Amino acid sequence: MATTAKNSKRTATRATRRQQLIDSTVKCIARKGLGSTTTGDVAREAGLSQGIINLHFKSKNNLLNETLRYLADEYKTQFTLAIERSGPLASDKLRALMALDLRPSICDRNKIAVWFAFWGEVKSRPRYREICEKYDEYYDEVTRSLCDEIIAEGGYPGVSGTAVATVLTSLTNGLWLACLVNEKTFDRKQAMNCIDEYLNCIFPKHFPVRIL
Amino acid sequence: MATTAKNSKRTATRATRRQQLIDSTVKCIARKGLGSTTTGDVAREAGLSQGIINLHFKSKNNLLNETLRYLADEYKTQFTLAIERSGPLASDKLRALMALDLRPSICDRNKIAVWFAFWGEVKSRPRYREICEKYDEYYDEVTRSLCDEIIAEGGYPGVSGTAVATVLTSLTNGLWLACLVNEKTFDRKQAMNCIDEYLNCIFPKHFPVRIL
DNA sequence: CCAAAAAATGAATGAGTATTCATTCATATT
DNA sequence: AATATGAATGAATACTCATTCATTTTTTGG
Repeated sequence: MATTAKNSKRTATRATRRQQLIDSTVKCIARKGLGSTTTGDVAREAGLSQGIINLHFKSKNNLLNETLRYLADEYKTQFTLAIERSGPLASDKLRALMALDLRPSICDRNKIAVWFAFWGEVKSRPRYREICEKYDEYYDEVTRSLCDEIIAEGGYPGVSGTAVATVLTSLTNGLWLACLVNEKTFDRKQAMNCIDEYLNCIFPKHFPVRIL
Repeated sequence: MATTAKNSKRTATRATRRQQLIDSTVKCIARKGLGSTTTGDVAREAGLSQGIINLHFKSKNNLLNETLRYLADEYKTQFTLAIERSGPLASDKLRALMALDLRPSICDRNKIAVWFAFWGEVKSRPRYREICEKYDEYYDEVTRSLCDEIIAEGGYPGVSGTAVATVLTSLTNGLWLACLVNEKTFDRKQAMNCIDEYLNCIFPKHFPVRIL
């Protein structure tokens, strides 16, 4: 009864417990930062005991790796879904991907803080890079081929799909940073405007000015 | 005699010693990450003893704050210099600022790693934000007014200087992240191409296609 | 050259933290 | 009801690290 509503059990399946601990880790990193998150914090956040992290993850390091992997997987699910649910045109899909990154559930200051916490350690912990590598390559490939498709439809001489894809990815990451840092003066709506202005500028035929 | 150059003395002025320790801190963060940098590491890097950090900075926290402040100051110096040395036109100045961010001495993986290390902790340590706030406001203001000036020179109906400035700032930060993360496949030259493509797209009259 | 001040040292301290493991306890099985 | 299983506990352990401070080294000013 003392535990969560859904299960009255005090023992959960291994998968459930692991997920619960990963969720707690994300919360702790968002609140306290990666550097100040201790295994004790995570266990307390989950309402469990000291040793639970090592029981389920062997080490704190491993917990952090698995947490990053989970975040990457979670994002990929949304990414795939966004494309599936979008219109059939390449421009529909590209716009859907951009809107995805600025959706409240993803462009959320807590979640962004966690991503940047990992990125902030990526040089000294190459494992973090390895975990995200395959995902990033996939996103780049999808974005690039959508841009190439739009360019192939004509009207954009001299525009490189690769360069546009790089700009879109980097711009999105930079706008996330702006949302993270400039909490009071910048938000995801302004960020979406920036993206739309860029799309209109680079692919005017596919992204005409939006009347407000 | 006491304050000159390399000095034969084994004790340095307070300012010299502080700077030496800040330099060591930057190196350690670049190599080991913010989370794994200890006061002992910094002292060893500087070739000095254990207690030296507390002697000169009172606390590790204070050392980190001062290190961030130094980085921010150092960047501002370059920023001001880049504008001074550029051509007289607003477009010259804007291009100079963009080139500044992708200059080898600034778009250096070690230095970028340090910036992202601090940004990765910014939500849980608001002091980091406070230290950079005034600088960032100044850069935004300068960039925005340069864009406004270019727009005022005519030919860009419906373009917002504020939005372009935000895109440029965010794009630069995102490109830094790309340089940090994708060490093998991305570099500052590709980043500069992205910036130039964007400038050409948004302000074609001021930034015509560059023949290579 | 000497005494006082300042700078630097580095061993000692103690707070904090990841990890271990003997034990408890809920549940499933017989 | 008795037994087995393995999830969970939490006190104990081993270790790291920021900070302190008594002592040594160096500089300064008379």
